[in-house]
Parts: sequence; C-alpha cells; structure tokens
Amino acid sequence: MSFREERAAERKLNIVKAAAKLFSEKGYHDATVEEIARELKYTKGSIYYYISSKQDLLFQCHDLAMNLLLENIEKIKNSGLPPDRMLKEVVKSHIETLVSEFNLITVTLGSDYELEEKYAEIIIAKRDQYEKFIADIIREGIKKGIFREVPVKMVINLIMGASNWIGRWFSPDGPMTIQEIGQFYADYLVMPLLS
Amino acid sequence: MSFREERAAERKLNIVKAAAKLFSEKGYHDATVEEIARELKYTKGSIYYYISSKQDLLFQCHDLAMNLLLENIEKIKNSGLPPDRMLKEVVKSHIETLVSEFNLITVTLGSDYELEEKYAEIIIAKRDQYEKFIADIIREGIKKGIFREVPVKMVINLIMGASNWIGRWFSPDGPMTIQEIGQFYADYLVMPLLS
Amino acid sequence: MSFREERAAERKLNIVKAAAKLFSEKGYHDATVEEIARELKYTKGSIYYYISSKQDLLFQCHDLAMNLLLENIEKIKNSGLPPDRMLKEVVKSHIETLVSEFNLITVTLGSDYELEEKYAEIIIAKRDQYEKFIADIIREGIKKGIFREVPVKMVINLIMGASNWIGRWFSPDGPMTIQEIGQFYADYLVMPLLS
Amino acid sequence: MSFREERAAERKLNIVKAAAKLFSEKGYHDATVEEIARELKYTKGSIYYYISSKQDLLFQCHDLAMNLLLENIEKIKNSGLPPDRMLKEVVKSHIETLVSEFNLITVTLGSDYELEEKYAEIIIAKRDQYEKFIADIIREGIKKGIFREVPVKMVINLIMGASNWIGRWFSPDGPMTIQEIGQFYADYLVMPLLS
DNA sequence: CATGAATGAGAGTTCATTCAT
DNA sequence: AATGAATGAACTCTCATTCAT
Repeated sequence: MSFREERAAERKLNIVKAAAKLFSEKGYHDATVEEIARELKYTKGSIYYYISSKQDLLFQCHDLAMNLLLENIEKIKNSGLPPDRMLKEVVKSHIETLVSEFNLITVTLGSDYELEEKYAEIIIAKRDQYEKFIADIIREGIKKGIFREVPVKMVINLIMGASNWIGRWFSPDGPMTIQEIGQFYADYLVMPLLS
Repeated sequence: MSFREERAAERKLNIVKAAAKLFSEKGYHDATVEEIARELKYTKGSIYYYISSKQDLLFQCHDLAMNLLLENIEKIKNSGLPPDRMLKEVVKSHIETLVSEFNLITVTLGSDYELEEKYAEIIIAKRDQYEKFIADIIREGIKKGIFREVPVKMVINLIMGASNWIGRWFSPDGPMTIQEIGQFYADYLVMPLLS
Repeated sequence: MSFREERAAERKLNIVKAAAKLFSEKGYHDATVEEIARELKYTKGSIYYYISSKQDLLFQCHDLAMNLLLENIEKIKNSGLPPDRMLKEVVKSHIETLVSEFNLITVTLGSDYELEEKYAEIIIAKRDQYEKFIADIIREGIKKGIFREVPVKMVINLIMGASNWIGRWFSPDGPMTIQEIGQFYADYLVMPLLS
Repeated sequence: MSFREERAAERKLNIVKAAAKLFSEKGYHDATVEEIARELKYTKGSIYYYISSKQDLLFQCHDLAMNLLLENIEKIKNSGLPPDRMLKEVVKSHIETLVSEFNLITVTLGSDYELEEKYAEIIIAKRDQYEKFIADIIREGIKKGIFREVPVKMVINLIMGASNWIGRWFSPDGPMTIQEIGQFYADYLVMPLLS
C-alpha cells in the first residue's frame, strides 16, 4: 500500500469511527451523513470521496467490530488454557473490547436489521464463526467433564446477551472498572456450567 | 368513559399493536405510518384521528410493555415465596412475557434512543420501578443469607441482559418450549447468587 | 372509475403534459421535478402523490405519444384505401399528430436512451407495432404492383426520419400550414415508391 | 504552434473523441467527466488541464462534426457536376460521414439544446452555411429546369431529416453497406425533385 | 504535468403531518 | 369518522469544478 493509499485508508477509518459514534448515539437513521461529516470538519460531499454510501459506513462499523472480536479470540484460542479458564477469558475479552470500542460494538449490536442483505451475509458469517469458537470451548469442557451437560447454543446466547447488554448501561464513572466488571461477569456466567 | 371513547380507545390499542409489529420487524424509522395504517385497512390520514404522532405510537408501545411487566411483578410480589424462588419466578415471568408479547417488548428493547425526552422520562421511571423490585428481592436474599454478597445493580443488569437478548434469537420452532427456556435461564442465572 | 379516481387520473395527465413540455424544451435531465411542479403550481413533494418517479413521468410521455400514433393508424387501417393513398394518409397523420402533440412526441423522439430498460421494452414493442403496420402497407403495394420493389425496412426508416425531423424545425409562424406540410411530405416521400 | 502546444492539441482531440463516444452512447448528461477521463486513463483532475469545461467538450464535438461536413461540401462544390448529380453526391457524402464519424455526428444531432447560447451561435452559423450550400444547388437545379419548383427550405429539412435519422438505426451488421445505403437514399430523395 | 482531495450546489425522493370536505 | 390531497422539511447522493502539492 502506497503512502497515499495509506492516508486515504486512515481517513476512511476516521470517518467510520465518527459514524460509529453517531450511529451509536442516535441510531443509524437519526444520524445524518452531514453530521458525520461535520464531526470531522468535512463537508457532506467530501465524505463521499471516501465512502460509497451510508450503508457502506454501517457495514464498515459492523465489519470492524467483528474483526476486533475475532482477533481477540484468535489469541485466546492459542493460549492452551483449560476450557473453564478459556471461556472466562473470552467473556472478559469480549466485554473489554465492547467497552474500549464502545461505539463500534454498540452500533453492531443495535442495528442488525438496518444492514442490507448482501452486507448482512458477510457479518452473519463472522458472527457464526465467533460463536462457533465459543461453542467449541464449551463442548470441549463438557467432554473433559469440567462442564456439565447443557444446551450449548442456549448458553452462548445467554452469555452473549448478558455481556452485550453492558453497552446499554456502562458508564466509565461507575464504581467498578471495566476489568472488574469483566471478571465479575466471567465468574458469574461460567460458574453454572461447572459440574 | 363513554361508548364513543371506549371504541376509540379500543381502536387505538389495535393501532398500537399493529405499530408494535411493524416497529419490531423493521425498526421505528423503517416502518412508515402508511404501512401501519394499511395493516389495519385504514388510510394514512385516518389514523391521525386516533393518534397524535408516530412518536406517540412508539411511546404507547413502550408504556404497554412496561405495564405488562409491572403487572407480572405485582403478582409475584404477593406470592410469599422465599427470595431465591421469587427471583426465579421473576426471570421466568419476564421471559414468558417477552415472548408472548414479542413485538411489544422487542420494540421496547430496541428503540430506547428513539423516544423523545418527555416520553423517555415516563418509561425510565417505570423501568426503575421494575428493577427496584428485583433489587429488593436480591437484597432480601442477601439479608437472609440465602444469597451471597454481590453488587446488586450489576447482577440485575446481567440478568436483564441475558433475558432480554432472547428477543434476538427466539423462534417458536426451536427445540425448547418457552417454558423450558424460562426455567433454564432462571436456574442458570440465580445459581451463582446462592451462598 | 370513480369520480375521485377520474380526477386523479386527470391531474396525473396534466403533470405528464407539463413534464412533456419541459422535457422537450430543456431535455430530460435539465428539466427538474421542481420546475415541472412549479408549472402546475404544485410543490415538489406534492407531485409524488401522483407519480412514482421522474422516470415514470418520462415513460408516460413515451407511452402517451405512442398510443396517440397507434390510434391514428387504427383508423387508417380500416379506411379501405389503396396502398399508395393509405401510405400518404399515414405520413400526413403522423406529421399532424407530431405537431399537434408537439411536446409529447418531441420528448419521445429525443430521449430514447434515457428510458430505463423495463420501460423501454414496452415502448419499443409499440414502436415495432407501428412500423409493422407501415411495412404491411408497403408490402401490399408491392404485391399489387403499385409500388416497385424496395428494401421495406429502409424506406420506413427514411420516411420516419424525414417526418420526425419536423419536430426540430417546425414553427407555427412558418409560411405553410401543417396540413400543407403534411401533404407535401406525403407526396414527396411516396412518389419514389411508385412503379 | 510550438511542440508543446501541438501535443496538447493532439491530446485534446483525443479527449474530444472519447467524449463524443460517451456522449453518443449515454447522452451528454449521463456521461460523466470521470468516465471520459477513465476512457483515456486520465484522472478527472488531469483532464481539466486540457479542457475548460464539459460544455467546451460538447462544443468541440459539434464543431468538429460541422467542420467535417463542411470540408466534404467544399470538395463537391468544385466538382463541376450538374445539380442533380451534385445533390446526390451531397447526400451520399453526408451519410457516409455520418456513419464513419458516428459518435461525433450522433452527438451533434442529439444534443442541440444542451449547447449554451454562445456556443450554439457558432454551430448554428456553420449549419446555416451547410444548408445554404445545399439550397444553392437546388435553386441552381430549378433555374436550369432540372428540378421542379419546390419550397427549397422544406426539401432540405426533409432530406436532412431522413439522412440524419440513419444515426438512430444504422448497424454495420445490416444487410446493406453504407455505400449502398447512401446511394439508395440519394436516389430516393432526389428523384421527387426532378421535373 | 498530473493528481488526490475537497467542495458546494443541487437533484430526486420520502414521509410525518395537516386539513378541507 | 374518515380520507384524498397537499405540503415542506429533511435526507442521501452526484458531479463539474478547483487547487495545493
């Protein structure tokens, strides 16, 4: 990638992040392209030099978010931890990413149905990949007798739901740090699995 | 309430339910007033005889949903059950209502930010009331030594998050009935509280 | 058709005619929906109560024009005239319609390529039907020995081209009436066919 | 003209031809400056080094086309042929140029109204010159008794219309060569003039 | 010379809302 | 009580044009 292309990519990233911020604050529809542009001191027209449509922007948010989550998981996958500790790591990592990339992930969680078919497919594939990894951990734990028998899919939904909801109420001014929250959630949500 | 008013109220309720359906399917913005009207074989103009604005419709959805949840809780409150069993009942009841009034609750959970300030206040008050009741149960449990010491607010958020997320994935065609799901969630989510 | 529907149809027709006028004056692109609206003292938004898009408006122009031409031909078809006289009638009628519905036909002749595929198909079908009728007359004339052998398709193109071009230069202030022009063209263009 | 200027002129000519191609394919408006640039592997910005505006490009097309036609006529003018044969030569030459420089002439014929006033004047002057030459031939023919008395202007319009329309339907894959078409048109259109 | 980047003026379109009838 | 009709504000997107580098 040339210097020029790099800079353009960087600018696009900034635009996506500004979009994420506004999308997460006001929702996809209520955030206008003009506002997103203004946020970066661009004009409405200029932004279209970098993006192809508002939908594209939404898709980039989703994609970036999923990529971040998948990267996390890749690291954990190779950690060699036992299933229970690995699952806790996943929960903690998920939550910490959720908060550190708050806007990005919040957008993703709140605007599924806004994504057009062709974009949605890509994102759903990544989400499935993510959940499959978690499912593998749980199944491994069951096989090893560390976890009791449970409906795996449902447990994942439960854990994901609890974790994702954090985007609705988390405030950095709260009494607990995000690490503490992550730890608490990890412990709370993994405990009922133990046999 | 006169006969006339009663009939108007009934029709408005129908409109709200039709709106809930469309809002939950397509989102607040993507559902148009015209579609809502068409759903009930009204015309766009006519509907304004019963409602004052699209926002009003959204608010009614939220309000109806919260009233249903609060009614549930009222019953449980007077059941005389011990805290652990009472909390499980709350979770089960919450989940069953969520599913039986799917559209209504889904709208509520997915469109906070769309509610205008003045409406939002009312809904938030009811939500606080709902959560306060759950907090009371947990605190009672802690006091009685049935539950261990936990950050109450956070546990509520965790439970609510897990439960509410069901709206994202539940399908009546799944392998478990909603009662079984409710039971599983209740057990799973209350277990880590036990001392 | 009810009274209401009739009135709506009439208004739509007016809009189409206003559009035809502006399209023929300034071209499809340079005529804006707002101008078309202003022409009829509508607002830009109101016009969309009657039409579905600017393309729709263009299509209606084309369709109306072709229908007028086809109606003319239907009359001539049943006149029982011999081929040479019938062909002259077609040319005269074509030219007179072209001028009396100047805007409509001019739009049609000048903006083929602007029509989107799905609309274009319909119009092209009608145009083919029109030209087929003329071809039939010429073939009949050849068979009867009134016309000499000629490449039929090319003659039609020649005649149509000459006639349609009138839209480019005709002015009601010119020295000849449109009837005289029609007669002159009919004589001039049919003469070389005679054997 | 210096070397530099010459090269610039050459490049400009290429740009004009690329523009002609796109204008004739998609119409003046639908062809974007970016597409024209891309056709020649320029960038949108670069092209403005050679041209002053999109209008300029359109004007150049018109101008080039008219110059080609006028050059043809200049040759015929000095051929010493009798009026009837001279007129046939004009028609043939017109048609052959129309086809060999298809894009250029097609643009010219289809986008009168797009030309801004100041440019239009220049083109119209050339067109008048062109038509005046044809008028002279016809008048000469009438004076010499070869042609019958006719409204000259109208005959020219008729001939031009028929000929120009060829741009609408001509395809190199058709059954006749362009020379044959030219001959056919010339014969067909001159015949009715003979006394 | 060439171009990446930016701009701004508008275009078409949608839709909640109003209102006369 | 109901509705056809109209409105206007807002929105997304396009594109010819400019300019610093």
